Amino acid sequence: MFLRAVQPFKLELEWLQAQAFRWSEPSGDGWYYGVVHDSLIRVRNSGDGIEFESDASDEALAPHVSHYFRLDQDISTVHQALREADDTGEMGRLIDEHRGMRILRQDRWECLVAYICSQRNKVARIAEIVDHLAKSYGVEHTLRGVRRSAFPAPERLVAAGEAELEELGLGLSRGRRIYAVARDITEGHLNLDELPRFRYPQARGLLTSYEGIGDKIADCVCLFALDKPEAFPIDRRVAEALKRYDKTYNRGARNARLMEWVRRTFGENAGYASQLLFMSQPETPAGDA
DNA sequence: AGCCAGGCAGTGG
DNA sequence: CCACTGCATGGC
Repeated sequence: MFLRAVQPFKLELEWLQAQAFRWSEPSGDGWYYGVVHDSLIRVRNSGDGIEFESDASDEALAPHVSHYFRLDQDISTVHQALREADDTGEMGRLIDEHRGMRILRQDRWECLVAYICSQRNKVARIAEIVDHLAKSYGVEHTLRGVRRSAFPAPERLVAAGEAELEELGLGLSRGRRIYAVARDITEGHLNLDELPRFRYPQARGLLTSYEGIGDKIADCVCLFALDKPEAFPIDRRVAEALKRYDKTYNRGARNARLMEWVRRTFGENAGYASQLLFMSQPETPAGDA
């Protein structure tokens, strides 16, 4: 099924995988496979939009696919605002380089778990862990011979039990930490579905009250899954990129002055800027020739 | 073999 | 507020 996108829009594995870890291109033919709204889909660029196919009803899934990729967002206003906000020209260069990128609207629960798993891991390793959880407890789907599992609901992980999750060997007590959040959800103490309606600081504060979720992970969840475009995740790579903007703020990536500068400079589009800065840095600082 | 990966929490100045 | 440290696991 074809879906039109407000231009510019272009799917690329580079920016997809930099946000949601499980997108892949199994055959190298331009078809990307991933799970959207608990259905397995494959999707590719087509004309001024995308073409997708799912293992469910394409008709019923279409609004969810459009929502996930933000096909109806007019990104040019964001581009313009960021160009004007930046007097170094750096932002403009990055926008030109990643013209078709959007901030995805991911599944809230999978996104939260994925970023709990992100800490001190490479992107490839994060994808392995999330996929391991999905294969172990999620519903398997098949589309054109490609098998992929949907991410398991909190109830399913709670049923598995804390000890079993820990035994998966996810590292850094992640099994225990994921279990704690899953249990809070199943017991009704945490409702991820209502967080998009919270203000950004409240949503962020709620997330960081859990062990293993700090400022950075909470910001990723706010940006990628809770519709908080002003969230500005700062990891090692973004901090490195920020040094080009102000060399006096290059120590302690989280000091109040830096955050104030980010808020003043990028405002509502801070998250988009953060993602561009993230992609401007190599995974490991270039050291080899 | 040591160092590092989309950090976090605890501790001490 | 800032600096420093241990932390699980796997890849190079």
